[in-house]
Amino acid sequence: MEETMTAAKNRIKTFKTIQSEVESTNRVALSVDCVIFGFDENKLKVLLIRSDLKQYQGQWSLLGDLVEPNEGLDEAAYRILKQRTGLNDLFLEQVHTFGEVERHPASRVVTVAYCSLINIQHHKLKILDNELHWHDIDSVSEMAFDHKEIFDTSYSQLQKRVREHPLGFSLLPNKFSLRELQNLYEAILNIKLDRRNFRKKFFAMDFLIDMDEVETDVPHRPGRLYRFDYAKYEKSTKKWNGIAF
Amino acid sequence: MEETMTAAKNRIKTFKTIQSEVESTNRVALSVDCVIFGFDENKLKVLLIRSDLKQYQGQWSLLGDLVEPNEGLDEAAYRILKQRTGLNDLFLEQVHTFGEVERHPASRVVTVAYCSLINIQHHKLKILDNELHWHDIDSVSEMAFDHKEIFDTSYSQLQKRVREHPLGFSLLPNKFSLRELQNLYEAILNIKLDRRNFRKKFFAMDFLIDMDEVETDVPHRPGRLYRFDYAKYEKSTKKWNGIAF
DNA sequence: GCAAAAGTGTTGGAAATACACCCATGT
DNA sequence: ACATGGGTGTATTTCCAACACTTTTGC
Repeated sequence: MEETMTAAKNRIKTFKTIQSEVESTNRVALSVDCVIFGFDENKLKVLLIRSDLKQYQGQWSLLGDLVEPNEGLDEAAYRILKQRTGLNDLFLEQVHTFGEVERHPASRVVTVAYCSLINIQHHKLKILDNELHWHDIDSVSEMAFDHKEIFDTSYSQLQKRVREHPLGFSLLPNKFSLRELQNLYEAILNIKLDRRNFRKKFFAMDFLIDMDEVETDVPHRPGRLYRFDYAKYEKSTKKWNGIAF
Repeated sequence: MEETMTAAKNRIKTFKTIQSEVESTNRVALSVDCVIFGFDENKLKVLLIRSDLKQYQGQWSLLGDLVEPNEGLDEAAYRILKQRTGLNDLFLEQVHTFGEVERHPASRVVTVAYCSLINIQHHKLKILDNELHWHDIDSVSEMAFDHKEIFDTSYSQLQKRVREHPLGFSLLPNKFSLRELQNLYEAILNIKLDRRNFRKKFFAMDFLIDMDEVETDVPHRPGRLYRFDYAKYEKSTKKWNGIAF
């Protein structure tokens, strides 16, 4: 009993103790890497940049940067996106943190991956040289660092989340046809869907607002245009309580 | 064009550049916090310890520690769990990383949350003084640091994951009755389930192996005992391709 | 015999699937 | 006129939700 109390006492730490622990050797560099998905020409794309590290010269990498000392993680992710794409009104979500000791060749760098979806047409890139490029999802192979693993994890998570939340609409124009919507889902999930059942499902959800407009410049019968009713979606509170694996 | 190439050239960095960037000011302390869930007396529990920081004396906190310089994140999480509970044959998964600038009062500390499920009966704790304690899930309120937020996030994720993956079985004895299984799901999801439909669902999944044994020491008709067929589950490849939100 | 939980089936509604034809438009 | 995708309906099946009684065991 006495020993227990002594042990307990010894475990109590003051600021000073923590600070000295923290300021000793236990510090790592922290970065954020953004996996930015876009959609164009009926294909899902990811935005990559040429690696800025000599060792990986010529290879593609994610958009990343070190986190500033007085900057939160989300904040850092938004800053990096803004710096690279010029935009900040977008969906951004933490995916996973990668912290293998040897993942960065120059130093211990732990990185927090964030995932973002942007509409390529709305969000024209500020930098358009060959340093920054939209890649087809299925053409992504070798990448710098462990960025391929980060990309794979992010893509899997995107596929999972897009089935459960209305994320996809941020990749489309404000007004879109059901064909575009279906193409998007087919591209992200990499599956074929029955057109009639797809329509039925989305109409049944009742979150599509008919814009009473039709497509233009299509070489066939134009489809009606819709927008997603985010307000109505936010108010809806249906959650699934099933168990299935 | 010439400017573009110059810009590109300037962006290429050697190890040395990176190292100097990293070794300057851009370093943070990194910790891992473990949210350890257990199940006992038909209640879901979480393992907490008294805060070791003077400012939070008396408050409960998660099991955490700084990540060592030559230690991966997963590795650190397993080490901490082993140190605190004496065990290592358990399920452990990264949940989320919390990096608000002011989340730790003494210094900038970014923490990676991990979530774990253990069978309280199988995994007796090594330390049993009042520093370490199993709390009922619904009695968790104020906690040190931002640990309440970390706990909430982990608990939500647990609820989500337990519906999609057979995690719950690690909280039960190897042989369990369907009543125990249902109690577990009801405790984790905090809902009531229809007993007959619950049985139907699990028998239909066909992952339960009938042990041809029955409960003992129950003051009523004993139920049959089952174990989960992990091998069969691993081989099964049904995945849901629905879209619903 | 009584308390307590085990064990068991049916039915109706909702949602998912599979499937085929006519329509509107641009060329 | 024809090529292209737009737009629609139905039958079938599968899954889920609701619901009540009999059986077994310990006490």
